[in-house]
Amino acid sequence: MPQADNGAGLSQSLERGLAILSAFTPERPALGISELARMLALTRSTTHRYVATLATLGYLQQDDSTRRYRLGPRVLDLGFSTLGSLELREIAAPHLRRLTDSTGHTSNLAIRDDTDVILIDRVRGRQGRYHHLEFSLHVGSRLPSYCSATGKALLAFMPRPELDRLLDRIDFVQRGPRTLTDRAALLAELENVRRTGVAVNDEELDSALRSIAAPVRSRSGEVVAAVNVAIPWSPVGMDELVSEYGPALRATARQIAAGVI
Amino acid sequence: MPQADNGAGLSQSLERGLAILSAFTPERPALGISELARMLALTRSTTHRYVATLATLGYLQQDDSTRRYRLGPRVLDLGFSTLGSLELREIAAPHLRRLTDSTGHTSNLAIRDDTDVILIDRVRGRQGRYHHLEFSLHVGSRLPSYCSATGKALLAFMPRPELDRLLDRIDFVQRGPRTLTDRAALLAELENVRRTGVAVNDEELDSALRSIAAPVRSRSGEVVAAVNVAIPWSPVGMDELVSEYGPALRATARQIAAGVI
DNA sequence: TACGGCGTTCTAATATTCGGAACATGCCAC
DNA sequence: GTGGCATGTTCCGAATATTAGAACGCCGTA
Repeated sequence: MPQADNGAGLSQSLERGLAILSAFTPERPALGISELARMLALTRSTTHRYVATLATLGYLQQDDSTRRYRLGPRVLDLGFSTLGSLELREIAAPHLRRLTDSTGHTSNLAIRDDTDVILIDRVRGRQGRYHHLEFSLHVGSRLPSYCSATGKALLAFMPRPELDRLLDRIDFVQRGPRTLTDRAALLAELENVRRTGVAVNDEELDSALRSIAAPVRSRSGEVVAAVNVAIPWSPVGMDELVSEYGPALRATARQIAAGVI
Repeated sequence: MPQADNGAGLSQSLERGLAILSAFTPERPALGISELARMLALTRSTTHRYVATLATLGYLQQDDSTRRYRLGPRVLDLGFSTLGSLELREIAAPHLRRLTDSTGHTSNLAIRDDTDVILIDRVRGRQGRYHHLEFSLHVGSRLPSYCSATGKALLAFMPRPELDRLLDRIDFVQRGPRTLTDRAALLAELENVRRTGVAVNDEELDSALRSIAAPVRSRSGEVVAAVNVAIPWSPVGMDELVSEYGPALRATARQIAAGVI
């Protein structure tokens, strides 16, 4: 059966094997061969061969009783060698901690991956309030950039043509009471970010969730990351919070940038 | 060129592709095609095809200036969906936090992967002392089980034949001033663990590093994880520390076990 | 200018992978 | 019980996806 060409000379087996690994999520932590085969439109025998390979390498584990498979510990190694490879993270760590110590609030370091941001470091503040979403965030979490402070800080300084192509791919979904749900509103907001050097998230991702972020620049001036502090809800206006936390954030971002080789 | 059979019907391409991903470490975060090809004894063209596949899928990123490759953000997703899939981690989280709050010390939840333990959750205590190794540990870290408290807690209750096979694979390296450097000493120590229900690490992994751990059992009675607290060095004797922290650890382990479905 | 190394592309040959068929097992309804 | 259905697993011939060599363009250095 001649198969459609994948495009350029890509490895079908590798692609399929990784698709199998990606099929496991916290919501579906255990999957059987037939289940996987249906999901990926493969035959059971082919699926079994990939799964057997992944299992012998330690990337999957078979449950003795149900005969289904789940992710194995080897997969963790992959993820954490990624984190360890990010020198930015090491440079930023002490500055993040200082930011949290001085403000009392949770701070994060985030990078952009296409239309998302990914938290690559996180220092939890005193767990005063208990915001469900905030609490569930952890290193490795993905958030849409259009409705997060770090995301806006990362988008604001992109070259315009690249930004336009990226915005085309964004699906503006209302996630909080004040989410910016169209491109024009986001663009206007990004203009504010460029003017003030600080990005805010005022209940755009979830209600009662606010945050302020600043971009981190590399030696060459490119924005490579963003730092933020999450601010528990209070009746204080956003402008006031920006005056209160903005300087510390900009300072932290500057200090991190100074350490980047 | 007929190639040696890998064993059973395993997927060569998948195996090689994953070997490429594994070749990236925090020490060697960026690798070129030729470099990878030499490491894995492959031709450059074959290596390139795998790398191109991994790059288009987002698992690798190419550095524009050096043309070398580094791990991409997609790899993080894999690792963290593993963590998210561990329901044990979610169950244990609040109990770990309580343990750290009440003792003031860093606590960990660990599972075993063959001869290693892997930290799957970690709550940092007040950073009073600054122990270099302790500080560098994080979720995802691997430690040898023979010289860690969690490791001994996890080994102690293994069925004897399985334990014997595992011990054969252990290389007893002196890592701290009191490392148990032979099998007999470790076996004797595991007997203590079974008797007291608590495992200790008294400068066996590194100097000035002590820790106490307790095993966590599943519904069926099997030991599936271990909790520990790291204890900053003090002139107090280990026995005294066990009396001080042992009950809280056993209680925490019991509470976690009670939550396991 | 010649050289060696690099990442990359192309291609013919074939080893590796594919998928249908068949087996053993466990589960459920009847 | 018993038949049916779904599962994980194994086998094997067919052929596709993969392989490795050669060649390209590029970049440094000698």
